[in-house]
Amino acid sequence: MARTAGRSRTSRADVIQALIDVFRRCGYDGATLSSISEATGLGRASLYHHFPGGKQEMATAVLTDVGTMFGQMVLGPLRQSGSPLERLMGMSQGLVAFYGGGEKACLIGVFALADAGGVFRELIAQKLQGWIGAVAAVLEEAGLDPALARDRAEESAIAVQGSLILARGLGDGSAFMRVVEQLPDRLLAPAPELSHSP
Amino acid sequence: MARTAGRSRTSRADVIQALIDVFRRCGYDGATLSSISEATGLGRASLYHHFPGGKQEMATAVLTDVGTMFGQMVLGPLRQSGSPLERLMGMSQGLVAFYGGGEKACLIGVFALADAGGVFRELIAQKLQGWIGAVAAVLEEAGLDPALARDRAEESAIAVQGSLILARGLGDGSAFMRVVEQLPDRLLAPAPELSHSP
DNA sequence: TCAACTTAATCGAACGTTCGGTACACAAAA
DNA sequence: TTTTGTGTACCGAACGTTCGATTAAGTTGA
Repeated sequence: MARTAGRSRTSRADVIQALIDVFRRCGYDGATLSSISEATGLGRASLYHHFPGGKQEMATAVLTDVGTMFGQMVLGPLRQSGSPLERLMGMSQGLVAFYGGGEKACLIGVFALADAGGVFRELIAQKLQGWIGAVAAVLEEAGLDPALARDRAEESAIAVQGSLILARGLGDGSAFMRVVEQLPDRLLAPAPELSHSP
Repeated sequence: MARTAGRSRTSRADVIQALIDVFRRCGYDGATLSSISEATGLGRASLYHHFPGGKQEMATAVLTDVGTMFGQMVLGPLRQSGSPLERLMGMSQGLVAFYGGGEKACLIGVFALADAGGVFRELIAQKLQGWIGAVAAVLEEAGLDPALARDRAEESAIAVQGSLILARGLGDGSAFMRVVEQLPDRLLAPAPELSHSP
């Protein structure tokens, strides 16, 4: 017995958390093995013991782990019981926690903008589609037209990604907080009338 | 006579345009001198002749040049005569042209998310504030409360940056086009009633 | 029980490559 | 000639990656 999670001093979860921080701050190209080694407290060889695929495998591991976390904190509330509004408000809470009130950059956004080789393109598209689809499902359930629900769901991703860039660029997360707080009402708002095509 | 843009085969404007493309695709860290040399058709020595400050000066030149272009194509219509709605629609047209319908990434966004050393932070914040301020001025002129105008103006930057990330991440610029098209009406919409605090 | 073997995990040193940047000679305008 | 631009060759530093060796914790079998 006492099958205690291997015999490592630093658990894999700790390592990945450090990796997340580094990739968030520096992006893929900006994250060097030196900085990764320093952040994880692991030597270069140890890193390659845990991730034989090297830097690319580290980034993949980070993306999937972050995806899991996102699924729990943000997508989780969408699948709970309650009214659509309540569930979307749960998502908003999750977003605030997940992005640290705007202080933490989004790895999906970082990798989407600087993925020169396109190695992570498919993974990124999949994560984005998953989020958008989950929101759209709730909006459809709330009675919105499927096409409108999809557009609105895309808006949630747009608003979050955009406000995170603003938070990073202006060094101020207040816009992110405001956007996330207004998000549920905005998503559930009645369809606007077509104003400029009478 | 024939004062034709210097005596070089490739004019400085052409060089900078190539630089813009490279930095847009690869980000700062991802853009290597080799790729820059290939994209511009200039050898290392020539690049350092034009930009003695090296890669960082190239990036700064790109940022200021793009800023100028943005001022002409996007901010320009905001300063023309006409109703606020007309001017904002002019901005939307400018945005579509400037970002190539969503195909071209935003250098401000790219640098904001992956500026590890923080070298361009101030420049980025300045560009963002300039844009937001210009939009806010039009919205105030349209009768919006200054605080609301500022928030709405931030929303325009958020929507554009976010939809550009989506365009890049999903390989589909339709969300960007939709967002930009709806932007003027959205910015000028009457202030919403506070719904959840009766 | 306890030596022998295996395995997971760690490390620093070094690998070959590529990085950003320089030195310099040469060619073409001015 | 002087100025201006370019190509070639090169630099030290840093890159991502691999190597050889070490440690410590099981596991095995006499």
